[in-house]
Amino acid sequence: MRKTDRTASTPSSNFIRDIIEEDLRTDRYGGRVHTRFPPEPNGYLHIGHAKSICLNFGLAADYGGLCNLRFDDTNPTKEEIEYVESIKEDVRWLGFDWGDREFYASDYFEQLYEYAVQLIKKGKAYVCDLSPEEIREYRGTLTEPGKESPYRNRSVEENLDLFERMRAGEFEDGSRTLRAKIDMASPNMNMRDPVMYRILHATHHRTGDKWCIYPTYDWAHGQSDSIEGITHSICTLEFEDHRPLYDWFLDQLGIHHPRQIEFARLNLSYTVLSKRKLRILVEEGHVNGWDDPRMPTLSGLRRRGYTPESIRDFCERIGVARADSLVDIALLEHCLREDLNKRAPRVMAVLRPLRMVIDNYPEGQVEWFDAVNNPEDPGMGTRKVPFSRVLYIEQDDFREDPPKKWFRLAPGREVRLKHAYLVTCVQVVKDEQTGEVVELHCTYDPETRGGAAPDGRKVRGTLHWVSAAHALEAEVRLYNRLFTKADPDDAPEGLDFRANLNPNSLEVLTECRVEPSLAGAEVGSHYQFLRLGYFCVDPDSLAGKLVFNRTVPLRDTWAKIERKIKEQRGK
RNA sequence: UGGGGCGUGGCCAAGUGGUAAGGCAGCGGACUUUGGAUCCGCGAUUCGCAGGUUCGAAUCCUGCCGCCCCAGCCA
Repeated sequence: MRKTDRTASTPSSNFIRDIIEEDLRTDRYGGRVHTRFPPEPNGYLHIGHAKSICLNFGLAADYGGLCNLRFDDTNPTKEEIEYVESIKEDVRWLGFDWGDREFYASDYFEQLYEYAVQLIKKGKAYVCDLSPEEIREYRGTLTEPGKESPYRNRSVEENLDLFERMRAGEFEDGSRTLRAKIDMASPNMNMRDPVMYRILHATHHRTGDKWCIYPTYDWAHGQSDSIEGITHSICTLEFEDHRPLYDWFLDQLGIHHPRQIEFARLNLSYTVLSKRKLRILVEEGHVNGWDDPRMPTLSGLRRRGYTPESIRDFCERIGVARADSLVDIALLEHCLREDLNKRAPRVMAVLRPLRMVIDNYPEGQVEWFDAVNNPEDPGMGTRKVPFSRVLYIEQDDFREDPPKKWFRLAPGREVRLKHAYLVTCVQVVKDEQTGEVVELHCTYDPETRGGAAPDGRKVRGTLHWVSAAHALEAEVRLYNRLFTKADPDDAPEGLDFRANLNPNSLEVLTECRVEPSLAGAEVGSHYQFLRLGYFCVDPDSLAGKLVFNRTVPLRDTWAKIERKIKEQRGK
């Protein structure tokens, strides 16, 4: 192995591993490492969640510990069973296993209620009758301390009675809350008597109508971690200010106390990663659903053709730190190509067909050439590809007026047809009206069977092709970046990220031709279309009509050269 | 004007007082029946800035600057 290789078995160091190793050294948690991935079932998982999933499950695996899957379902007004199903599917697809440890914060509602009663009895929590607006006013501002609620000093008995009646459903939504009694003058807003329970007469997707009071995140999260015996509770940076509260609840209760650690969430260039914005894209129809291949959701990436391996590799490579960052999406694409290069069978497909007739090739003759499935892996074998007199090549592979350094086809030029023969262009047929090139006539050299010239003559260009009579028709969907700016939120005054939507993010090609070996290709299977990129079979495929998604194009050195040539000419 | 964080090449990111890893991107070149892949080579005299401590500082101290988060009965 080269020393520069990075693999999952040699994770780079990061501050979280340092903390865990320190805790292991000092025996803080009896040598245990137990993490959890705690999604709220109110949306689909995206690549940002993948970072957290890989971190939590990865750390547990590396230190011989466990990682739970816990749904943070404390808000029945926003959560749905549909989301828990998709989340489970996505985590499983990514390659992680939570065994029998599938938990829900709602599993702990009764215990949480009892803990709350304990705090009331300790004089550390009280029922408050302030309205939402009043609570806000009493909370103060960032620079001014808040005021204490007039209900703050109710007796333990009264609090107990009121809290019980809150649970019993005697009060209206929003009329009362249970609050922790901490410090209304704290410079940390989270410590200004945070709400622990709110009244919500809503049906919960798991507990039905059993409850009409629901715990807030702050009250539920730490105690859920504690109940599950979590050792390291990893979350994103914005919860850092909540840590004193997380610790306070656990200390007041005197129960198992996990350590909360925060890290910077992922930001990816040319994309948005917030549930709110992703929801807008879906609901306003800028994309076709949560699994649109242009979406950074795991279901979108999966449909696009991303592999779990490539996403895990990406998450390993971006590292874990506390600095806000914007990761270049080129790194994600690199991880994808690296993975697919090793595994995707090569196949020939012509996206924009240009008819080519081999004048000196016998009419009616068909030869079946052996084609290597993957030069990176001889073990993947070969397949037969039919060659005949009439073929299709890519329109982009012919130029009547070739620029410098062009070594594809042009009038009088010789190129190699991959796996077949060397051919020379002898005639160009154009549409009389439009002047558009509609057909090419070539001659082949029978001595070059297989693509090698016995006289050793150099042929730089190699084209992919397909036999017209044997090719299958297919639809190909080309995807480009959803946004035109690396930071989609960088929009003109008064506008938002929608102003940076790329109008050309999807291009559908319906006249494509693919080699016959693709007949019966399975939905989801990956291929490299030679010289074009990686593609996968979309679920929209029908029996006689395959639909492919372009997962990612191959690196295009020619495009780069041509760009440079144009730049030079522009000077 | 409160509190909590963060600042290492274009983008990530190691580094924890001993003289700046690695990856991506970029740029050269080799090789090539994918202008793919692969291979080789090239970048920080410098770690936000300014002082200070030290034989020695990205790492310690002081001050300053910049960016992010917090005023949901969301998570």
